[in-house]
Amino acid sequence: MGVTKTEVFTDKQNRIADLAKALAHPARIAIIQHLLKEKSCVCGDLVEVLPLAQATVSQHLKELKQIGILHGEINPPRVCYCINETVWQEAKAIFGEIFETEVAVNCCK
Amino acid sequence: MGVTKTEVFTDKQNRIADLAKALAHPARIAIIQHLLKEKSCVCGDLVEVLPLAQATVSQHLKELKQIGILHGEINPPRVCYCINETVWQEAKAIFGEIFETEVAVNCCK
DNA sequence: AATATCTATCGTATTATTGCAATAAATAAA
DNA sequence: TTTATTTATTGCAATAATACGATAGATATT
Repeated sequence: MGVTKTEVFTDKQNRIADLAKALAHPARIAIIQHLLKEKSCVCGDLVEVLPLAQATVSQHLKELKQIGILHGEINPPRVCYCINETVWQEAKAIFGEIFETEVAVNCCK
Repeated sequence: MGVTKTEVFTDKQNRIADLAKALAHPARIAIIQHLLKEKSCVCGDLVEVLPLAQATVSQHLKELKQIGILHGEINPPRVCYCINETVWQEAKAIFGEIFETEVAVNCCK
């Protein structure tokens, strides 16, 4: 087994989980924080900022790109990675919805 | 090597990633949604709601408990699982901080 | 005491993730 | 054309995560 049973959950539950998974690594958090705050978005800059090998950074960027949080713009010989505003707003809304839910009163209270 | 290099990132970056990891599975999203909305919080109810084996549900509950999002209250012979308001608010704040950051204007715009 | 109920844990199989060296690919510069 | 620069990909090793049957543990019930 070792594989998530995605088919038994709703599309939304799977989407939330996928977005969360994209954020579930400190390197990817660092990448996002950098792209949110700094003007520089060139891949090489990120490799310098992060204490990881170039191949590893490239892989994390690929994952963030795959989920849609980032998009890459080729600017030879460099590649510029940026936050995809559309997906970012989607993630903001989806997490916002969960966290704004008032916690139900149940048997523990 | 298959192990995250946590020591090269800040405590906060690691904490965000850990919280995100806890949300990075549709079953755990379903558990949280259930506990947020329903009054029932007994482990057995969750096992009935989720299309997963009892052992698997118990394991997901353990992870959510470990990160602090849930706490379990033994009520023999049942166990009542509830959202830990403190950690929930921490997560809300931590994700809120990221998503409220205005996206920097960079070379892609 | 024996039985039933509920939950946690163990063991195991399978797949996913992380990390990096090496290398390829693509373009700019010489 | 040759070389340098930048990024992606491949291949590999090691660890983590997912899932579930089987079983153990704890408490109620009979």
